[in-house]
Amino acid sequence: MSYTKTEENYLKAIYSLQVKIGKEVSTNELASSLETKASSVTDMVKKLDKKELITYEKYKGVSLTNLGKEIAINIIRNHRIWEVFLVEKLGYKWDEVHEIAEQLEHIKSEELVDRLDDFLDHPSFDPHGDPIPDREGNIPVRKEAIALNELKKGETGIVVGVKNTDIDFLQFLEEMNLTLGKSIQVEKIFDFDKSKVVKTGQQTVTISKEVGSFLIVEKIIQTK
Amino acid sequence: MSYTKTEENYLKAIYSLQVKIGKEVSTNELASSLETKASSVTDMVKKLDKKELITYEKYKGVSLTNLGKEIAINIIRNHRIWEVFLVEKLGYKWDEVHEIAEQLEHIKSEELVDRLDDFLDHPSFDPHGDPIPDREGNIPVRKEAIALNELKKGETGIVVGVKNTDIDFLQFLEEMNLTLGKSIQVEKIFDFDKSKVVKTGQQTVTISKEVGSFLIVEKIIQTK
DNA sequence: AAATATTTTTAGACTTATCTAAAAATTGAA
DNA sequence: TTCAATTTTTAGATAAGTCTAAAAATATTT
Repeated sequence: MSYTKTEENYLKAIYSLQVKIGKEVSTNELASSLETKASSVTDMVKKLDKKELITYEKYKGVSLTNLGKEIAINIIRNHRIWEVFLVEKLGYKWDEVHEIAEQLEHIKSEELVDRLDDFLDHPSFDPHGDPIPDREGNIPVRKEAIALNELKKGETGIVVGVKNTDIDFLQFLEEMNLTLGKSIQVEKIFDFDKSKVVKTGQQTVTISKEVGSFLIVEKIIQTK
Repeated sequence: MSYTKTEENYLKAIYSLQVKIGKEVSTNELASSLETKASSVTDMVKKLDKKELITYEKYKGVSLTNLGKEIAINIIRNHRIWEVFLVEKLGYKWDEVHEIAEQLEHIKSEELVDRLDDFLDHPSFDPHGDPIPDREGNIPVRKEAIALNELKKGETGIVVGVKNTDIDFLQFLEEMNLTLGKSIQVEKIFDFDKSKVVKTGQQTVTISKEVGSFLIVEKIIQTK
């Protein structure tokens, strides 16, 4: 099933307001968020309710169904991945990309955004620092910075610093593509020497326990 | 001024048919090309005529005004540049990209496509081999293959082959980014030894007369 | 050149998303 | 708890783009 741009924008707005205020979203709140009139909102929420994307009761506001939430999060995912592309690949400033991403987020193709996500090495946060949901709708949360060594198998962290500034070490990291902001996933830990196989983007590299102790990462937790 | 997706698709269809059949485009031809009904076409062409994007006379078909042609060519430019992106950067096959490019071509932002064009090193042809108009609407035409040396200052060629297959030479080309399909612009020719300063994408390199004689290019001519 | 076939246009209707203005329901204050 | 203020809904209209069915114009055939 596919939805109109307008429907998607309503779902996105309802999602954001719902997260912000934590209860049913009123007609007026939606109207002002979408810069439209309350009467237009009433019409549209009836339609979305009929499609089971939201639950709507007269005079009681709306909230998203599971399906509606899934769609809203997917649009937000599209938006933020496009923003990363615009900034990282096309050289836009982070404050110039919102408008264009508002358009690109509605392009109909799951595969396109997945490929773009690959191309961008699976970023966890957009250029504004907002979390990028994964394909399943899990939303990453930044945690306190820890050494890479503290990550367990399967966990993901984002490089936020180093504990060793030797030029050789920094050049090594550059070489391995383990630079600031990069997302690293631990694929395997060897028991005998605690060295690790980690993945950044397409690359898979093995790093020693020593390197792992010098790399500071923010552990990413995916939450529903 | 900005146009709706539908208006843009009409202009694009009229342009293609006009190029193909060389005279006024009839209502039925347009209807079948756009997979819609003749009555819908009549309505829309009246509207486009009123906006001075086409000239329309009852029962006589339509043709594009200069403005309409400009817009049509611009949409085609967008489409083909996005196709290059999808194939070269996201790894799509050339026969998988049309649908998505049909959506992306309508994104409203001149700057976006210009930046994308930079990012892709100003391709002259899309993955199907169709020419990509430049920002002014000039359309490149492939000419017979010649040696790079035969290009004059300011002219552009696309690398289609080499006359020397020494591994050293090929590695040199790889290094200089002068690989198959790359577009090369001659910036300067030194009289005394006929060496050339050429540009590929962001890079500017100097190559000797000898290298220039081994590189086979198709000269690109921009035509209105 | 008249009759027939084809193409094109018109008329009227439908859908989506919007609006204004008025009516109805809810909320909050005295 | 009743009356006023606010919010929400309804009713009816508008614009873009589409459709069907019928009328009008053009093209083709004999």
